[in-house]
Amino acid sequence: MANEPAQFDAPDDPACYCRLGGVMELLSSKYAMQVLCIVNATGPTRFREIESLLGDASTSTLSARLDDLAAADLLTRTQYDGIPPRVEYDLTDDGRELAERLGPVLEWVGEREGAVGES
Amino acid sequence: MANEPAQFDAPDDPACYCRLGGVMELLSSKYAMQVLCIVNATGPTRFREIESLLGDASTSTLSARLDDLAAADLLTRTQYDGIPPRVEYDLTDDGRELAERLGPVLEWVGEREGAVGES
DNA sequence: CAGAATCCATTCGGATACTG
DNA sequence: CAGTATCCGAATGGATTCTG
Repeated sequence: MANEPAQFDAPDDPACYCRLGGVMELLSSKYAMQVLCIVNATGPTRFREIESLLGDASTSTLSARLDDLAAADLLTRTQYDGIPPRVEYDLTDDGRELAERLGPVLEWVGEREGAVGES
Repeated sequence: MANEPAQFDAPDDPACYCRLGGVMELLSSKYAMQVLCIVNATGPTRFREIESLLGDASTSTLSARLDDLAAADLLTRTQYDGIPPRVEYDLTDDGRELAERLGPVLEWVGEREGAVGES
């Protein structure tokens, strides 16, 4: 079983991995995939919480990313008026489906980094 | 069961989705994820084949991406001398593991685009 | 065929300062 | 707290040309 080919249901038409439209470019922008997975892990999440988890993202970049993800209907933005202001981001159904598929990718990346970069 | 939370084994520490090092930036560069999935679907693949599947990638960009992926030990590059020259790219074990996790993501993106953008 | 090299427009993302 | 607005340097990716 060590030499069995991949067991997942990959389509045999490789062309399905091309021509994927603007969503791939969105996912390729900085922190996009991380944001989706973070919100999936924490549920409704506030701006500062995401920012502090990412650690090194500037407010302008994170703000842009959240806008992009909301515009793509992957995130919702809910504003609770009051002092102090409070805004929560959550996943749409589409966003959750995507985040669930991204999870294994980021987790694998994290394990690989952790296993290699032990300096 | 429609209201059950995500069933995959997401770690409950959202911080694991941050600090992922350079691999995420590589995946965020243009065509990187597609290339991995294409090669996973087709097996050892030649430069022009990848190029023609992608359709709109310039040779310089694709070349850079293949270099990056090989440098990250996700792809191998095998050169068969002769006329005409022939080079094949294939996945390393790490590359295959990653590609298998990326497959569902790209497939979902493809279905979503196809289902929505029918104009 | 498979690229390397060069040049360049565009974009992206970070820093900073300011608003409600 | 949760951003927006502005500015700017770095990096990216495309077009083109040339090579083995």
